[in-house]
Amino acid sequence: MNQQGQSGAAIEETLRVVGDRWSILLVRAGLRGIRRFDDFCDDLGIARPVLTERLRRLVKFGIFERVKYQDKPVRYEYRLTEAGLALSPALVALVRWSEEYSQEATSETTLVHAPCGTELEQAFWCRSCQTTFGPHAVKGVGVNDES
Amino acid sequence: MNQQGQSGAAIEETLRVVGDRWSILLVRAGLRGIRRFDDFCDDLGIARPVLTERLRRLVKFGIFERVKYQDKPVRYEYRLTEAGLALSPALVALVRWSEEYSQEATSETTLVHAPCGTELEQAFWCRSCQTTFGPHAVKGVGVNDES
DNA sequence: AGACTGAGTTCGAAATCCGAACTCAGTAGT
DNA sequence: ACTACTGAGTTCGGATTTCGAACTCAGTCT
Repeated sequence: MNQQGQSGAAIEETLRVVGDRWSILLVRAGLRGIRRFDDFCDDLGIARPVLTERLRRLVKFGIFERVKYQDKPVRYEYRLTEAGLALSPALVALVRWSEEYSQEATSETTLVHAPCGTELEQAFWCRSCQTTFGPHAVKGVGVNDES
Repeated sequence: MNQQGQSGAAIEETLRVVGDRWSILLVRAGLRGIRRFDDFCDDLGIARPVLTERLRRLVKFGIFERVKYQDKPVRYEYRLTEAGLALSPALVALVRWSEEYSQEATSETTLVHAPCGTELEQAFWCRSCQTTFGPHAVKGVGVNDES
């Protein structure tokens, strides 16, 4: 259907899992400590059938796990796996972007370095050069073939 | 419809713009240098009416701009704005995640520090502490209220 | 017995998505 | 002057997703 050179296939599949209006919000809710079906429902205002389907898919792809947390009325909750947690850089990047560019942004600094409270910046890190750098020095997404 | 404490509103609106199967892919294509309607179409395999609608929306939210690039048959192309470019950290984070956790990942290192070719890492940077740190030291998304 | 809780299902209506074919202005070839 | 082609869209009907509201089902509480 399409063909792209480099980092093509992987991100496409990822976006098929996570690239919809709810999945990222679910991960965010998970990071905020939400675990129960009804709580996701209330917090996000997502329709129940959609939530069912979405959670099932996220479990299938290893982002959440469905854990039994009580027996007598058997009840399950959803917890982020390590893979799910690993989505937080992407999430943070989105939150940062929202704060900076989204209209009707609250324009409050909401993401900070916990120990000192300073507004955080996001950067790439090169272990061998021991430097941080911005998106323009990244090769592989094709960021830099400007005319 | 729903209420969340801190950085709630902004990211929600952002995901309403960018959180669908195509928008992020369009930004990625934009970063790879693609600008013309038909090229987006061919590259992503997106249906034309959807592409029309999506580009219109991304223009409206300031991620792409529609630029006339020739007169006689008047033709327009779509270029990423600065705000659009600023999405690349999120995109890179997603690509990185794909590489690490997605099944059927190509498992090739596709994102590197351009000058030296080393695989990049992503980190947060605190200007006042002059240190890099990981997602666990971020406060504000609520990353750390584990039990 | 009756009400409540939590995790879902079932339903029909509404919105989106899709591919394929069409439009429209201008250009290029014969 | 006729035909074919290009690029950026529109129009079409049908398939898929999404929605809110109401229902289920097991077990508990009063």
